[in-house]
Amino acid sequence: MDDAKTMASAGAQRPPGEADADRVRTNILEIATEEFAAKGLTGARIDEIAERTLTSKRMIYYHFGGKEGLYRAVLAHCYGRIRTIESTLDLGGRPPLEALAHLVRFTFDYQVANEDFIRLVMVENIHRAEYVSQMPELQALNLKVIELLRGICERGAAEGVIRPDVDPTDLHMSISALCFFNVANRHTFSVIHEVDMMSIAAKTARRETIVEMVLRYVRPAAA
Amino acid sequence: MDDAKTMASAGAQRPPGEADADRVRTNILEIATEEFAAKGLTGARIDEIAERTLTSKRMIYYHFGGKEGLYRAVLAHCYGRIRTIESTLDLGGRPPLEALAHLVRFTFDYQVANEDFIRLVMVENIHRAEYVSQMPELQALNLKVIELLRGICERGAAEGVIRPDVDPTDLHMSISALCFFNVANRHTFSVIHEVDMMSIAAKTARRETIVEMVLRYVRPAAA
Amino acid sequence: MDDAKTMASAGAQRPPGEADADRVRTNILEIATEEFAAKGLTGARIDEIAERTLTSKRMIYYHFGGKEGLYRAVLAHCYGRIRTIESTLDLGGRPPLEALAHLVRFTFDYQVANEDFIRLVMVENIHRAEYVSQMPELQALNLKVIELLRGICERGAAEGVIRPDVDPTDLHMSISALCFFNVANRHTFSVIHEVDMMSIAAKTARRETIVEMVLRYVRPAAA
Amino acid sequence: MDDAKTMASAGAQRPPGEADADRVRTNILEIATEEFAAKGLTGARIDEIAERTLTSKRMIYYHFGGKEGLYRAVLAHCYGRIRTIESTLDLGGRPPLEALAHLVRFTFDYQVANEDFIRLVMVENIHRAEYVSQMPELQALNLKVIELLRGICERGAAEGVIRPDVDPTDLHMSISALCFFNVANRHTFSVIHEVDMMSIAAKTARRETIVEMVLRYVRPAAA
DNA sequence: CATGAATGAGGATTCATTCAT
DNA sequence: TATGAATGAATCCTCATTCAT
Repeated sequence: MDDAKTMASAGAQRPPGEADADRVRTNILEIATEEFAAKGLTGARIDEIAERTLTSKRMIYYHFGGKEGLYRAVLAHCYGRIRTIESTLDLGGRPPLEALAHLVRFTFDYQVANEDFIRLVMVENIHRAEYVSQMPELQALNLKVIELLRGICERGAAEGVIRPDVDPTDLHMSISALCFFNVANRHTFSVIHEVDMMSIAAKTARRETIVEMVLRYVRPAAA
Repeated sequence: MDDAKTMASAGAQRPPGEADADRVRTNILEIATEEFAAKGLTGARIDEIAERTLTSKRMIYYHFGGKEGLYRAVLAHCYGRIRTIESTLDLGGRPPLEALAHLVRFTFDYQVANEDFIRLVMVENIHRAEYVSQMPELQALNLKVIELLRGICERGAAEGVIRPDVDPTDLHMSISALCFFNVANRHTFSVIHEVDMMSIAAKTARRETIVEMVLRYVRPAAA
Repeated sequence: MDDAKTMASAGAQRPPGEADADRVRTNILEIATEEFAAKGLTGARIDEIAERTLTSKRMIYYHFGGKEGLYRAVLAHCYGRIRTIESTLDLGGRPPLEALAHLVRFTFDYQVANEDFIRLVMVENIHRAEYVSQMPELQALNLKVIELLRGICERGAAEGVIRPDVDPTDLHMSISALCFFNVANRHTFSVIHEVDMMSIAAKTARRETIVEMVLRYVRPAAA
Repeated sequence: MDDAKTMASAGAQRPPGEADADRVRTNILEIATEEFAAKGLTGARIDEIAERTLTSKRMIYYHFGGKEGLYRAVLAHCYGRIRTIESTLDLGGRPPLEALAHLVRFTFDYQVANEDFIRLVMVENIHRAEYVSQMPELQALNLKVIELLRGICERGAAEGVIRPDVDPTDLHMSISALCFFNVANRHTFSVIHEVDMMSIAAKTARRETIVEMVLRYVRPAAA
C-alpha cells in the first residue's frame, strides 16, 4: 500500500498528475477493501466509501467505473497480494515435514492477519464467484503455494517421510479449510459453542492443532 | 408445499385460521430461506420474497415484523433443524473409530445437502454473528454433536484407540472446517485452482480425505 | 383524459383504490405528455414531471416502471387517441372529393390542435422509432384513415372524379407530410423565411393550399 | 482527414498553428454534427464527441466555448452548406415546369443525402428554434431557392403554364414539407404503416409522386 | 495546443415500510 | 386476513465544465 506513495515522492520523472492519481486510486482501494470486507458487495455504500476517502464519490466513478468495477479492483488487488507475499516464503533448506509445518503456520498467520481478505473471499462465494470468474487475471492464478506443496510432497516421498499418494491440491484444500474456518466462522462458532477463538492463546492452540492434523495426515502409517 | 396444506387441514382440531396462518408462515419461511441464502441479508429483497410467496408482502410484516425479523426466523428455523436431525444419529453400538467416521460422513453429507444452511452461516458471519448473538435460543445451542464426540473420545480413550488428549470441541471445529469449506468456498476455489468440486466423484473423494484426516488425527501415535 | 375521472366518480362499484390509482396514472400521463413533447425523452426530467403531478416521483416508478416505461405509456396513449378520434369521422354521405377535402381539413386541424402529439412523433423519429417498434400494440395500428382514403379513392374512381391509380397510403403520406410540417417545422421555417405561421389567417390559408394541392393531385387530368 | 492535413501543411503560407487549428475545428464539427443529429442537443454527450475526435475535450471548450456553442457552430455550418450548394443549381435555360420539376428532384435528393441536416432541423424545432433565432447570420438566410421559385413562377405565369396566384414561399413550404417528411418521419411511418421507405425503388416512386403533386398544383386548371 | 484528473450539481432508480380499504 | 397504492429516504450514477501541468 505504502509503496506507491513512497515511489511517487521518490521517482518523480513521470507525468505530473500520475503520482497523485495513483495515490488517489490507492486510497480509494484501501477504504473500499475495508468496506466491502465489512459489509459485502451489496451492503457497502459508495457514499460511505467516498466519505472516508480523501477524494469525492465522483472520482470512484472516474477511476473504477462504478461499484462493481471498484469491487473487482479490490478483488484483483487482494489476490495479487497473496502471490506477492507467497513469493517471500523460503522453504528451500528445511526438511519436508518442517517445511510443511512452516507453510501451515504461515498460512494460518496470514489469514489471521488478513481478515479483510478472508471476508472478501466469503463475499465472493456468496456471489458464487461471479466476479472472479470474469477476471481472466485471477483465473488460474497458479498460486505458488501449490508448487511449494508439490515440492514438499515429492521430497518427502523420496525421503520416506510423506506418503507418496498425497495430492498437493487436495492437501492445500485441507490446510485452507482448517485455517479459513478459524477466521471466517469465528463469530457464529464462538457464540454457538461458547468458546473463545480470539485470544492469542486460543489462536496458538488452534494453529498447533492444525499443524498436527496436517502432519499426521501426510506421514506414512508406520512413520 | 401441498403436503403442509394437506396435513394442516387434515389433522387439525384447531381453529381453521390458525392452520392457515401456520401454512402462510411456513411458506414465507421457505422462500425467505432460499432468498437470504442466495443473496444475503442485504442482497435479498422483501419484494422478491413476497412475490415468490403464496401471500402478500403485508403478511411478512404481520407475521415477522420486517426484514430483520424474517431473517431471524430463518436462522432460528435452520439451526433448529440441525438439532432435530442430529437426534436421529445413532452411533451407540459402533466401535469408536467407526462411529467417528460415520459422524464425519454424516456431517459432510448434511452440509452438501443443505447448502442453504451453509450459506446462511456465511451470511451471518459476514454480519459478525450480530443476529445469532441476540437470539437467546441459539446461544449455547448445545448441539448434540459435541456430546456425541465427547462420548466417542471417551470410549476411544478407554479402548486405547483414540488419544486421550483430544478435545471434542476442537475436534468438532476441525470436522466442521473441513466439511464447511467444501460447500462454502467451492466457487472461488474451483475457479482459482481449476478443479472440479461438484461431481459426485470429487465429493466422495474429498469426503474420504476428510475421514482419513480426522481418523489419523485422533489415533494414538503407535496405533 | 377526463373520461376516467368521470367514470370513476360515476360507476364506483369497483375496488376502493382503483379509481384513485387511475386518476393518479392519468394525471402523471398528462404531465408527462407535456414534458416529453416539450423537451424530448432525454431532455425531460423525472423530477420535473413528478413535481408537476399531484403525486410523487416514487409513484411514477410504481405505475410506469421508469422513464422509458412512462414514455412508452405516453406514446401508447397518444397513438390510441388518434384511432379513437378518427372513428368519429363520418364521411359516409359526402361525394368523394368533398369527403377528401373534409378529411384533409380534419387532419390539418387535428395536428394544429395537438401539437404535443406532433412533437412526440418528432421525438420518436429522433430516436429512430426505437420505442414504437417495440410496442406491438402500435405496430400495424391500422389507422382507420387508410381505410377511409381507400374508400374515397374507390368511390371517386368509380365516379370518374379521382384518378384510378392513386394509392391510398401514398396519398395519406402526402397529406400527413403537408400538415405535419406546418406544426413540426414552424419554428425554424418562420425564422429562416421571416413569415408568420401562427396567426389564424396564416393557418387557414395554408390549410386551403393543402386542400387544393391534394384535390388537384387526385383529379383526373381532364376533370 | 489525412487529405486535409496534407493540403494544409503543403499549400500554406500561413502560420502552421493556424492550419492545425482549422483542422481541429473542422474535425470537431464533423463529429459533433453526427452526434447532435443522431441524439439531439440533450442526448449528445460532450465526452462521446471528444472521444471520437482526433483531439481532446479541452479543445471543444477552447474553440467553441461549450456544448451550446458547438451546437450553434454545427447549425451555422449546416445551414451555410445549403446556401453554397443551392448556388450550384442552374435552372436558367429550362422551361418553367421542367425547371420546377428539376428543383423538386434536387430538393428531394439533397434531403435524402443529408439526413444529418434534416435531423438537426428536427432537433432545432424540438427546441422551438431557440438557437437559430439567436443567430443573426441565420435569420433571413434568404435562401436562393425562394428566388429561384419566384423566377420560375413569374416565367411560368408569363408563359401561361403556371397559375399566376402561386406564392413562391408557400410553394417552397409545400415542396419542403413533402420532401422533409420522407426523411424525418420515415421511422415511425414505416413501422405504423408497415411500408418500405428506404429502398431505392420506394424513394424514386415517392419522389415522382411529389414532382407530380407540385406540378399539378401550379398548372392552370385547363392546362 | 494537449491531456488526464478533478468537481459539484443533478438525475434516475430502489428499498423497506406503512396506509386505506 | 388480504391487497394494491403510497411514501421518503437513500443509493447508484452521469453530465457539462474546469484545473494543473
